Amino acid sequence: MAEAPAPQGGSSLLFLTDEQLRKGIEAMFFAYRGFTADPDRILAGREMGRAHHRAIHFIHRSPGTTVSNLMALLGVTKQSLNRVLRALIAAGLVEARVGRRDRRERHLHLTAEGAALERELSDAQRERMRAAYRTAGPVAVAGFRQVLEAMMDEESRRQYEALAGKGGQ
Amino acid sequence: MAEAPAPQGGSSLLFLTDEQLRKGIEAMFFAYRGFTADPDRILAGREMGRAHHRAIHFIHRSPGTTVSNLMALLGVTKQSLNRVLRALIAAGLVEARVGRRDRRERHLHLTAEGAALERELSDAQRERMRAAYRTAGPVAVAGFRQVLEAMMDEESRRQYEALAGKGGQ
DNA sequence: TTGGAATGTCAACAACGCTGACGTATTGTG
DNA sequence: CACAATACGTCAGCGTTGTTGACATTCCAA
Repeated sequence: MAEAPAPQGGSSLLFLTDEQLRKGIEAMFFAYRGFTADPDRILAGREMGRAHHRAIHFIHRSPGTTVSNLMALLGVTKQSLNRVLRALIAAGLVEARVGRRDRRERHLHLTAEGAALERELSDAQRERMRAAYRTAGPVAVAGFRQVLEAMMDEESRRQYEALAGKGGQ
Repeated sequence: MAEAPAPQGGSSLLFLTDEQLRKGIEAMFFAYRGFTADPDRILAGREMGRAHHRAIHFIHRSPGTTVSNLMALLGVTKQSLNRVLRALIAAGLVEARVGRRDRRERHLHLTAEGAALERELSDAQRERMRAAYRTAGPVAVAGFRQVLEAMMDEESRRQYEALAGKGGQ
């Protein structure tokens, strides 16, 4: 299983061996740990966690988004999200404005203080990402994104692309 | 911020813009969700979760590993790991053998049943990874791994490389 | 007016991290 | 041998983040 010589030359499929796949799996595990380490550290002192970071990120990304939208994006229940939003609102980081056309909806916005925290968090995360990108180079980065996109569920890919469309590209 | 024209030509650093970095961050978020979705689904019925999967994975990967080793690899406390190991041992999936040279150590092994579950879990995860790899192609896969490795903490990278060395290449 | 959609809230629970403290073998060292 | 250190297990308590289920409110729309 490890001493197989080499298959047919040409368009080698060696990158699809179980061994290569396993390495990819382990790389995802270890890399994701690094990916979340910096924001986790920052939020630890504020009695908040990863869920708050995610909510802040996507509210920043789509100001005025509704609770339902955010729920779908984060893939959690309204009860779970509500707990997080309540904390963010209580802390003065997020504001929920009643919808004008549909007054049942709550449109979510970051306050100045919330935007400041968002910047602190994303600066840290972007800095790590930037270092990784710079080390790996533009060709590697293109491949990185291709594989990640192919790994997503249909639904996630739709959401990802909808977001990507908004911010440029 | 979005309407910046283009910097100097040549070795363009456009892949290091905040916009590109943000896309990478969001891609990691959505992809990791897909990455863990299949094992999560399988384990949901067995009153187990992601932590059990990780323990099973690394015990399979390094049979005979000790509790301390596993603790360092997973980056959790012994209390947290102990809870998971107790469940796995009670379920007959893992066996803890007293060390021969050092009888304080417990060497962890999968039972036949544990190995069967490991196969079920990793088959599902590998299948998704294989599909993503096939879609993206070998060049993209190389870049994918390069960026992930650059994203890891020092300590994680050491562990990742130690593991990679064991299984070939 | 009535049904349904959007939201909020209470209660209960589970998974999985953490700290702190203590106990028990076992091993290595002075 | 005495003692310190190591490896492991366990109890107790706590925090974050996810889940269901049930129920209330508000409001749009047919």
